[in-house]
Amino acid sequence: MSTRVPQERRRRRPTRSGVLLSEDLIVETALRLIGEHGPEALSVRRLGAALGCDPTALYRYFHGTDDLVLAIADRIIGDAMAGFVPGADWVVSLREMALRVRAGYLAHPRAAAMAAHRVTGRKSEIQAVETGIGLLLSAGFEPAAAARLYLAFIDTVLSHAATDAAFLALPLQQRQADHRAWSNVYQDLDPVAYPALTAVRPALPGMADSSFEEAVDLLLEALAARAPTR
Amino acid sequence: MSTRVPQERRRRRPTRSGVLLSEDLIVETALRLIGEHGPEALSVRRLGAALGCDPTALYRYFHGTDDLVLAIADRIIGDAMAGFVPGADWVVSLREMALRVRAGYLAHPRAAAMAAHRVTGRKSEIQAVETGIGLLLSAGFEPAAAARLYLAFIDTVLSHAATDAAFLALPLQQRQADHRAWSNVYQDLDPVAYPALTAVRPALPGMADSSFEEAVDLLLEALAARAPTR
DNA sequence: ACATTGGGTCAACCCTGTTGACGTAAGGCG
DNA sequence: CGCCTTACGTCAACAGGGTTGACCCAATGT
Repeated sequence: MSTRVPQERRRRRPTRSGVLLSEDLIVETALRLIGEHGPEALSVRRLGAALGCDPTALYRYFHGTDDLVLAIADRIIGDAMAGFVPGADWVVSLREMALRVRAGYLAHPRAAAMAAHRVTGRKSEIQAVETGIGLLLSAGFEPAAAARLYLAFIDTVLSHAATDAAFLALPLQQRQADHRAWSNVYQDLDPVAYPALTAVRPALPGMADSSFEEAVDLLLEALAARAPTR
Repeated sequence: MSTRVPQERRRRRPTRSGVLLSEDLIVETALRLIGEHGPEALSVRRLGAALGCDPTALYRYFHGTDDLVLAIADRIIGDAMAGFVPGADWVVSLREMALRVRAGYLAHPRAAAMAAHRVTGRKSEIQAVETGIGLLLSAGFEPAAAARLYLAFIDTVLSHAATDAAFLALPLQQRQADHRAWSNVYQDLDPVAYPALTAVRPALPGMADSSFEEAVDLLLEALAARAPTR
């Protein structure tokens, strides 16, 4: 059966329960499933049940689970970047890209946690890469450097966003436990054995907060310092 | 059956094939399995087969897969930071910390991918934080800044390492698909619609490689630029 | 030597992704 | 209008996964 997935579908007919399937509907239902019942709620069988169709009908739309995950990831990217237009200042524009991507991930933390590390090779991702590399080219970087630095930038943004999303995807209990670790464990340390931690102790409770913006700003500072033109 | 896991075991007896089980032996065998036959080789059943025991015997030692993974992760952290002593140059030392953490993760990608986003609050982690913040204090940063910047640094390192590990943890097929995405999809784009991508096209196949070191170097450049003292 | 019980084994359950065969109805075409 | 093709929804089946409860033997403390 080789699971060919044609792009135009003319012959679709309602499922047993009357639903008209479509790639968009499947992706949206998957996002809803994950958002409501956690990442482990996403399985071909459960998705089929939620859609009111036979699980294997999904193979007419996606080559397999992996293909579906990539579609979900691309959807998140697309939603996050919708309506974004780069401005005159490339540093400001890259910063907004970073914040948008992170916001998109945080909007679907559980889906992001499973899709964040993939290369979708789909429409929304291609558009985002085009935009980002274009910004670095406009900053005067050589093509090879622009590609390399964009990769470092976007990987950092995506990795950080994935970490934040993964944290949000944790059960409330474990999240609180992480906060408590910084508040309790790190407050009761032997000053002799841990002089540095003792010196910065008042700042430690904030360690549970995200460092996303600080990291992005540091990275953009370094990029600006390396840029041929301002 | 509640899978109680006692700490002292006095009554163990050899398995059917003559092996004496132990927590250490199980963790080591799991790491060996992953190293030899790829990340997807780790399953309770396969691990049992590799140990020459019934798969369910492992439940006498770990509450479940998750518990086993945490035990593995603990071992990885300890191994990665073993013997590390910070040197005189704080930039060089932070860089080595970053590389060590990443190397530890990459050595056991699947375990790292499953446990990367958790806060252990244990001895090794505390020691690492102490070392890192101490390095930033020695660079002349104020305590509050040192804590904040260390967090940005280590979060970036851990996130990136987790991303790289997650990629290695993918089944071979999906990894190759990611490579192909950069080699194929991004090579056949409309030059009018995607001018930036067209301009950097020769550099695109390298996009599948890790940007870890580039990102760390950029971050360290920014930190050095902000440091009160050289 | 005996009673206790830790721990290795086995069978079973329900989950998962994926496949190949099957049939029905939708759409193109005469 | 009605036939023919075939897209696509359905079904049954397979291999593999984690996990559980019952079983029972032997290692240990007395």
